[in-house]
Amino acid sequence: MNILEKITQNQAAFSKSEKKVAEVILANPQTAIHSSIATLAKMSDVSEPTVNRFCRRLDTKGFPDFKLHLAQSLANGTPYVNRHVDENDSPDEYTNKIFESTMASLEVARQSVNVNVVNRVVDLLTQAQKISFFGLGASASVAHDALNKFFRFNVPVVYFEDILMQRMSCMNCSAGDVVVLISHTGRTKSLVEIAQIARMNDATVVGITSAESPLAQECSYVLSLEVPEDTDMYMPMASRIAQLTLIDVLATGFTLRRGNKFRENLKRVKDTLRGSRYEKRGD
Amino acid sequence: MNILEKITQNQAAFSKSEKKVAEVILANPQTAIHSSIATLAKMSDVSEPTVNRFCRRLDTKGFPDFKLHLAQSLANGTPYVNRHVDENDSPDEYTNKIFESTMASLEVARQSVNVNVVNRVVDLLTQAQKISFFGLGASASVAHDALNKFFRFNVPVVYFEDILMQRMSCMNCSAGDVVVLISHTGRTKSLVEIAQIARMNDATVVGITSAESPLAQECSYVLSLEVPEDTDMYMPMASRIAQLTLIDVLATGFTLRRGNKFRENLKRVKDTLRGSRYEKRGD
DNA sequence: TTCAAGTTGTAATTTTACTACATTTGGTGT
DNA sequence: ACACCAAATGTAGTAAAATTACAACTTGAA
Repeated sequence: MNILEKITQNQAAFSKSEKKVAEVILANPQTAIHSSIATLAKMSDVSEPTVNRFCRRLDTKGFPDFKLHLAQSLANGTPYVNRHVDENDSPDEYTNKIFESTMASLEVARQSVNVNVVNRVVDLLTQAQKISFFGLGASASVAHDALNKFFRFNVPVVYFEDILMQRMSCMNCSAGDVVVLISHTGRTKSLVEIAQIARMNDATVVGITSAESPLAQECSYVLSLEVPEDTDMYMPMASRIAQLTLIDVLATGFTLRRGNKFRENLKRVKDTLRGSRYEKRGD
Repeated sequence: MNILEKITQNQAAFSKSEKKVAEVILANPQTAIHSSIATLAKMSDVSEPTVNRFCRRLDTKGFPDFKLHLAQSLANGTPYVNRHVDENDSPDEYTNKIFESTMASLEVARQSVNVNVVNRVVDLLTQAQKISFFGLGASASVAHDALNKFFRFNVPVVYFEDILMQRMSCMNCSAGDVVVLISHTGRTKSLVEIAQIARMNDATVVGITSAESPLAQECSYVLSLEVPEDTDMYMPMASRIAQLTLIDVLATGFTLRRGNKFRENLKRVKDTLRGSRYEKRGD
């Protein structure tokens, strides 16, 4: 944990002299890491052992160790924190906040991914007779994106926005078909029903959804992503991004499993797009 | 500059004993920052002054200062690097690589966003009579997502996948309409044509695309995102994510500009979804 | 071979951090 | 209000760590 934050938080628990030290350090941490314990003591107007005791209170071995921690905190430069957008934010502020909290969410999501399930699902997908991607609302565009990716793989892949089409498609499923259902909450009724229908028709159902949700319970495999969602905004933001990244992971796993020849095929698909594009100068 | 890299680069310029020190430090920098000069000297099988000289050669004031620099380098650890997926990667490896390179790309994208243009575009969007989002291929799902977001704002918003529908829709544009075109490369012919059609019909055209591309040249405003794309994979990955995040930024700017009452309205829109969902236990 | 420049080590010195103990402060109960 | 105790702080001495000065060794060119 960041030692600067730690100082700020524990500030109340410090003694009078320790508070002085904390103040001086927080006011100018850059100076602090380049000072000896004597200089810092003088700056804080306390004795050297007080500074030493201050360091130990923060669970460091002593002053040099404390400086090391401090140096690391400063280097980190507040990595990516989930800072919420505020009403009075300037465009510059909300732009940075959104990018940063998206990155922070991806970090959290990354840690929550169960790699074993990813591997198993990639297995399934490579062997599937037909792959379907369904999602509703904000997750529809994620399914749409998945279609785009897997379509390039030259495998039978299906995507519908329409609930009835989704249902009908699942009715026609058979063993060997994989249905991937995407929903952040996992509580959308119609999607849960679709999971049931697909399973009744022997399809394997993969859920990209919240763990232990009603949808998750109907799935054969669940890829759950723990994403802290900014509920102030009333719309999904980070969860979609995490879902998309997971789709990227699955797609990548798919191509890796299929091997070299398959990737050459991908390149061919991409080359066919060339006719629809303006050439880049110098190509 | 990162001192670890500096050690690696200068390695040739070091003397025999200094190389020993460099080796030991590079092999286990975590240990190094927690060792005294004596221990490190013993580990490297050299004398203490040699270690000290080594530190000075790297433009530090001495051993303690060197440790500080080292600690900072380790903390920095180049947070998220764009590491390419390798053929022999395990599921664990490629999952982490993809998440990390996505985060790295977002960081690059964040720095390349022109906030002034963002602000101007938010202006335009809030005043628009009608907003259209068009993209093709991988960018179609981004446009789809934008539809989803802006639809909640209760503004006239349009999205088509079909090229002909896109063209017809642009034919019917008039002053006050905003057309947002999404394309990573900015070289897709039909999208460039759509930009021209929209502009001919007095619409304002915003491009979320590569700077100085043919598409960018046809746009009234360009939101360019510099995203390092992994060309090995032959499919767009990070660029979509950056585009989506930018859409989030625009949507957020939109709601902020519209003020408090508007956000209450958003909440109402969200609440109407409740009927279609299973309640969360404890709600 | 010899000398000089560069490299490395030894030992002394200085700086820095830490410990043990003494003093002070502030609060509590009588 | 006073005595007493515990916590907090400082002083002075000690140990450890880093640095310096200098001596010894290596290496390569004349």
